[in-house]
Amino acid sequence: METFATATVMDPAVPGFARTRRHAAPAAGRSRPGCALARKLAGFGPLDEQDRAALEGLTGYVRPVERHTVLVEQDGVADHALIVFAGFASRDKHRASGRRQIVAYLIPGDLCDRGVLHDYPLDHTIEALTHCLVAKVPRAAYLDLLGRHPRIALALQRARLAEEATAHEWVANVGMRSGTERTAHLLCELMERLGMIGQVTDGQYDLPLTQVDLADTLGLSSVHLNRVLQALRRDKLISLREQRLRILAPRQLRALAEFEAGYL
Amino acid sequence: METFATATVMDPAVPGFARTRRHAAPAAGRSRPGCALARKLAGFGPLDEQDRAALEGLTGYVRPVERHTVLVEQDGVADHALIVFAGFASRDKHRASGRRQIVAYLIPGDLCDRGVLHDYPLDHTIEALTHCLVAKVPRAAYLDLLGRHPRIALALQRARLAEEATAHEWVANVGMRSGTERTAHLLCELMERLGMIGQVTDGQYDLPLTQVDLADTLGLSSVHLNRVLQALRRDKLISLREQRLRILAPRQLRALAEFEAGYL
DNA sequence: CGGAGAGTTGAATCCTGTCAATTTAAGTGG
DNA sequence: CCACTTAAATTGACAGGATTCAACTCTCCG
Repeated sequence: METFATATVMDPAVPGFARTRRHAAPAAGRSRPGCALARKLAGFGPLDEQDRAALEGLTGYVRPVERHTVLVEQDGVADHALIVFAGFASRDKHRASGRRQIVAYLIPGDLCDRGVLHDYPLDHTIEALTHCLVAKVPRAAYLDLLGRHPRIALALQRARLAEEATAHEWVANVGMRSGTERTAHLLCELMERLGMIGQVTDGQYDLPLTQVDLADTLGLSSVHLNRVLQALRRDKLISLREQRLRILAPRQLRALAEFEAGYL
Repeated sequence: METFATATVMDPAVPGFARTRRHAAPAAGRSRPGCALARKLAGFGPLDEQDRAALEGLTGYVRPVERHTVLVEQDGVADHALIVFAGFASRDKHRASGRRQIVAYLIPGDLCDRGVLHDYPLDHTIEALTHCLVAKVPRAAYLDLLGRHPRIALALQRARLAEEATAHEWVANVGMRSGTERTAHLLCELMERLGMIGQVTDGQYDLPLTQVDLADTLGLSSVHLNRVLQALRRDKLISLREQRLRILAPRQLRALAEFEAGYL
């Protein structure tokens, strides 16, 4: 959980990346743009300098997108791989009633290459939950990358396993935990995942999601989620203001959620 | 949805495969043991005769297991691939309180090759929900199969995509559907999946699960699930007795669940 | 100053869980 | 063949978590 003190993702110097929300979140604990993917993959398997250089080369495809942008349409077959470099995106399912369920988060370093590897249409939408920096890598370039860098390909395979495990964990989370436990579990998971890309410092991290987003993730109403968060604050387990989450009692929070990081 | 009228899986002639539950379920609509996997894979990509023969060869590894048998231990790294030939198995997560959540079903033709392909420990248990016929294929033999039969490997890849999509669908199911809708959705999904392996006839299929199993799948209490089933019966959407489910009003059931088969 | 979005609060409702008891059907052993 | 046991399904009553509807605050922004 080392911290990098270089130029941050949210740095106003990065063109086209003005803050969406009102509050000025502190810039602590973030790493430079191209870093998240490399850091994450390094956690799944060793990378050499050439691998890292290749990943760095992907930054050429990066572009900023606004919040609520639909990155991949449902039923569409994308001809490019989508890599998130900064911000939060999500895989959503929608009902006729308008109700929404977020079934996965894409945080920096996460990607979707379904359309490229297999040409299967997606059964959900991928949407930017915050202002994001995303790379759309053309099929040819992406396949070339995998072909030339087997270590990267291997690490990506393992990352995919972690994604599957996460999906299963989410089923269990909404299926057998109470609202409070569920919320605690998600916060623990995010700490773990963000930690892997160096975006956690002192048990704190930026959580740029609205309560509606969180509620749609956890299968709760936003009203109820709000009360759950208040309870967690009241019990001194977390503090959350201005998009910044601080885990005050990691041990107890994990115990409450029965969180086991093994699946990540 | 063609039907095969050959020797059935439940056939008493198959050694070690006595019925677990009390009721003698009708034998209609089932196919012969080795067939499910081939049928399923054929749905994901073309197979030739040699491929089918190779799959048929796996039946040598098949053995019967009793209900409640733990097929793969949590945290264990299996040195074999697990293929279900008959019966229902499940991936379960357990809490300290004893509460259980089923995060996936393994029906005939489904398999788990995690331990073989990557040697990652499992974050859940695989358990036989009914008496089953399963094959434990040694790593070497399994890898050899994949190596010699690229069509099979490809079809398995696509089957894996469907599994991922199913996991996401389950998150959405427990997250944003009511108990009744959830249950309807699961029944629709099972009809679809069992249909792909020829185990649905006239909108009927065997559902050898207890209400506790179903409840643990859907994140409901068994008491409530029981009432949900009664409501579905009362509304003439389904009939369910003696392990046999009949979908009386497919259209309405699908509408109720907002079921879209696309993800499978 | 007004509007929009996010967060917060209150009250009433109801879906769902828990506890407990009962019924039903199967399997067992005398 | 019949008590006895056990697992599964069913029912009733009650409590409680979660949703819904609404109003209200707060901040940022045009």
